[in-house]
Amino acid sequence: MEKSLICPRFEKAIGILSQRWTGLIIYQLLNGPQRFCSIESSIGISGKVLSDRLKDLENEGIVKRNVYPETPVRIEYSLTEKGQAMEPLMQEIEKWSQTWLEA
Amino acid sequence: MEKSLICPRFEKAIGILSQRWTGLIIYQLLNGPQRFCSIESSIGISGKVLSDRLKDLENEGIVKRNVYPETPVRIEYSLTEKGQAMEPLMQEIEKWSQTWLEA
DNA sequence: TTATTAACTTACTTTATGTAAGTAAGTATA
DNA sequence: TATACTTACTTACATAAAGTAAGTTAATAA
Repeated sequence: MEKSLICPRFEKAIGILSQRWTGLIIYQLLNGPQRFCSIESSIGISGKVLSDRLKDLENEGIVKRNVYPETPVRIEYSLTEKGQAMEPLMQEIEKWSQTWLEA
Repeated sequence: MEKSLICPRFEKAIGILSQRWTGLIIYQLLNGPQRFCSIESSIGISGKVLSDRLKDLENEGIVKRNVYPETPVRIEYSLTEKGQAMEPLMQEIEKWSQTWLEA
């Protein structure tokens, strides 16, 4: 039968969002730059997977890793412009969830 | 450290969307009701996982299963109102992907 | 020299997904 | 009557992804 009439860019975007945790990580970073352990505890992800996801998101150009050589070293993750541009999308998810899901 | 200041409804919505394939299934059904094998071939999902996802989405009230007792029996899956309500959200994903991803 | 701290890694277990073959129900055909 | 046909699933088994907990690294402070 016919295969993928779906726009490959849309498919890619969905692929990013449908990976476990990426949505929550991006949502969390919309509040501003955050450190590894802060993201870890706020969304309940394991360190191993967070490490993987941050690398993926950095490769996608969605997240940026900033190193501050203090003592101890401080590393902050923040959204790039590309990542910030997901805000309206997140707002739509929020809107849908407010309307259609129960508390 | 502090845990989940995130709205549970938002978290649930993200949970649905971040399950592999659900986004594409919903997106596909925005084109109108479709049969099992049609969804299967259009997005390239395995029958087993499609079967699981459709059950989940039915339980969530996002997808409806309609049986037409013809020969052979025809079964169509369509979006409920709750499912249709995801259209703006999908449009935002599309918009983001058009702006920020390369072809 | 030892301790401290955050940011990871690694080894291992559990869960999710993929593959391919098989089953069920309801006809139609030989 | 028996066999085949079609779609919509299931099942058994293999591979990949995610979770857990302990360990490593790097920079400096005590």
